[in-house]
Amino acid sequence: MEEKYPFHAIEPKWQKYWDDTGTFRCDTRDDSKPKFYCLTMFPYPSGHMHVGHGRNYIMGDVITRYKMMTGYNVLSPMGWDSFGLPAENAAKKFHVHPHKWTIENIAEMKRQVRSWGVGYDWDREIATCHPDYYKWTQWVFLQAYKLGVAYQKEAPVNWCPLCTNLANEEVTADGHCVRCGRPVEKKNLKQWFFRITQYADRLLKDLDLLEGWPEKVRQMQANWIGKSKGAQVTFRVTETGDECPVYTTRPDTIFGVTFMAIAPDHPLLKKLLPGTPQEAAVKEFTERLANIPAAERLSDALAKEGVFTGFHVTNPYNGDSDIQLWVTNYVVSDSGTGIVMAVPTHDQRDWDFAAKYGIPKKLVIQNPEGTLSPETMTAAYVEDGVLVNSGKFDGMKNRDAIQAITQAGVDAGFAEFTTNFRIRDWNVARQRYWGAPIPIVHCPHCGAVPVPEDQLPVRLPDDVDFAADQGNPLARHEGFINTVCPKCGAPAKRETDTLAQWLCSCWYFLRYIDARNDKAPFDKALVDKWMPVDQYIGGVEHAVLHLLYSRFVVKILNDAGALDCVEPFRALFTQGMICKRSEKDGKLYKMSKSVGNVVSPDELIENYGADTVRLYTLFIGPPELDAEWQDTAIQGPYRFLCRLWKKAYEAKAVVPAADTPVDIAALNPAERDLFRKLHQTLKGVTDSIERGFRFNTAIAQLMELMNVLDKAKIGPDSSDAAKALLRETIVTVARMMAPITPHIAEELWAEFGCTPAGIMNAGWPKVNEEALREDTLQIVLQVNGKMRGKIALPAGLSREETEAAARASEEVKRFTEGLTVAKVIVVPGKLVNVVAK
RNA sequence: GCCGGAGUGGCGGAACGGCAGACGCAGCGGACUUAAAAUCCGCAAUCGUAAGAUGUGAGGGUUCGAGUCCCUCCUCCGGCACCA
Repeated sequence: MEEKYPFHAIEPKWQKYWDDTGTFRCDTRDDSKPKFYCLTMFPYPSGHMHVGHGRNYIMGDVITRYKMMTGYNVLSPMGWDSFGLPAENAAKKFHVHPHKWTIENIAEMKRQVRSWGVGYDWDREIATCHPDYYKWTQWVFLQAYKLGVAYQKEAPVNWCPLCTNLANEEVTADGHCVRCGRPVEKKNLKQWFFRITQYADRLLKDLDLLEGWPEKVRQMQANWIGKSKGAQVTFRVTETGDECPVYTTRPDTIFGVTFMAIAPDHPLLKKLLPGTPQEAAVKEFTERLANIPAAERLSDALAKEGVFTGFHVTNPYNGDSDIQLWVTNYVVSDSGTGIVMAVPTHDQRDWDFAAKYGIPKKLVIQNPEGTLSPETMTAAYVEDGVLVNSGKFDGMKNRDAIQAITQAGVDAGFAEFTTNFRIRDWNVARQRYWGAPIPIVHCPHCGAVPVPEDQLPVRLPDDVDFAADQGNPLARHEGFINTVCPKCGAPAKRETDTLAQWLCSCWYFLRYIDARNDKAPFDKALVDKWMPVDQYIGGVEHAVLHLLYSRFVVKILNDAGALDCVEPFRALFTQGMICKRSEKDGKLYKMSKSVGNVVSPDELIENYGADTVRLYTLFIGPPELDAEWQDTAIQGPYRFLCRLWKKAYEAKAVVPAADTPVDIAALNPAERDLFRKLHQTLKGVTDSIERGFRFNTAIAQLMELMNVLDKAKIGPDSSDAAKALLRETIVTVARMMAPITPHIAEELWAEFGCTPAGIMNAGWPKVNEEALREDTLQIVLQVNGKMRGKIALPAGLSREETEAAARASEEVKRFTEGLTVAKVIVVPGKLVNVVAK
């Protein structure tokens, strides 16, 4: 054994050992151990990894190794989300084929992820851009098509000048592209959609099944789905009798409607307005609105504006035929019915609008004091109260009236109970080359015809022309486009849109289970056995993209009968991002190339070793929170490993060659403390990992143990019991650290001649209860709740004995002098609090 | 506005209602060294010479005892939103 910590020599050695012995190769058909599917979100192969990516894979590796040591058959696979825009942009910019660019990036990133010592079953490696994989992505599309979930429609889509059309989930709240940050416009296009709206209720309800998910992510998905319950009430245009349906969550205020607000692009306007005196004014207003960029239109600052249509509507509840119909800028057409009933007295937006344009106000909910009147009010009253001016509902509590008023409308035939969702159907098509072709043929006779499953994959041609800077290269590839209709055999054209990369990454966890199956996407029995994923690890930025889409696709496949599970991920851990201060402005930013604050693992691994990088990454802070990478702070973990190595080196010369039971009676007090601390640490480390993957505190405890080991000063002159203890300490520390710093752990395990070979086969150590026993306890003394000192007492004293000893102590005497003791609280073995006045 | 999370030393952060600041970084002192680095030993919340007092965003409350539980509020982060 070398004297200095030889990370350069040992790390490649053990990495090779894990490969050679198949440590991470998973036999999915082995039923002798319980299964554990540990999955980290697979990366997009953008080129190089930084230490922020590493946090994800390192945490997954610790969990994988810990679960292996605690007796599970662990599946830990890895792959590449390798379709997508950056490869296509690289092709245009550097004149390199996206396939070549992608494959080279994968090779580089694979090298990096292996250099961290992260263990995967590489036999299951997948890349979504390989025909062997995307063949089955196309199959997934066809299942959706068969169920009627995939459909085409002409619709306004979110259009990014660089990334083409986007799903709603890819547009930020302020109207920018999540990928490239450009402003998003609306464009009318015929597109392939997935009917996620049909699954909205199930996706919402099943969030309750996901107990192992962070509350935050469940909330985000619930927000995104955006279910609201209310009523749809049909008003009628007074002048023409046209239906004018509104959706409202507040039917209790319906007698207070004084105007109606309609979205500028609502179809009803096209019917009503032509030829009326108001036509020009409305048109001018609508055009002006259309020219405001989305980002600005959505900002809070935008003032409420509108223009009167000249028409009125009639309230079916009270026959009020004088309700003005206004086109406004604060109603959107794709939510509800695109028409909103406005009640100025009980909605602040309606209040503002009515005030601006002098529209009447009518009070329908009175406050408990009975003091409200439209003449004296200065803002909308949005609290609860009792109905007034509401016909037969007067006097009813407004909460109760919601149900009663809707029911009355239902009975009369002009209202219905409805549920509204915010979520919109998912646009899965992209006008790009580097994706899985949508397996559809457009036939002049038969329309859109799905490619039969036995003709998959629809291959992406290699010989495409990226030179022109316009449009999808596939759409210009005659050899690809021209085909025959699978149904009637007539000449036909292939669909030239490709599938969004999100769809490729929605089912990859199923493919890993049976990655080399060339007959089917996966074997159903195997997937039923291995799903759901037991632990999924990744970034929270996928909360409403990948994580929602994956849940959706699993439900589709469940409906198609392809698998039994209804939810893909039993437990989800969203790790925090690694940030670094920018040298330019001193602010913290997520690591990224554009900010220029990335830290490459390569140099660090060269200088300190992979184990140190792993240790620092895990020690940096609570794993679920963002953390700041500080270049100097890596010293601590490095010093710790050097110290551990040195201790082991010194120990090797004195300890017995094999494990020997520790004779506890023969230990001196410092050694006894070490023995206790060792097993306390084992208990604590296990607990830290089990309860929320708190690796930072697990490592802190190991560092404490090392400090106590120093104090015990066990050397050549120590007793045999102490030497046995020293051996047990080093070997147990190696086992506890095996998931965290696997290379040094393996090396120490081997150096100390431990069996079985390979520390991953060693099992997780067991706590020795006898070692934990304490003979003397430090009892905290409090007077009136304030800490005043401590006394050492033998363990096992009764409540009375403890109290007597405490009251006899100097500290208690001193601080109770001149006071009468009113009460004494005794927490046996811990604390005595004397209450005195 | 609604929902979720978080506020603790110079910094990252510990603390299942019971010793606030574990562990680490940076810092200070000492040993070793011609010297430096590395290493080892020690000191470190604030005020105070000390006894002690004050301290976990602010203010109340519950409790023998509150960073932790309850109420009100402030700030920051994340999600949703002129959503009817």
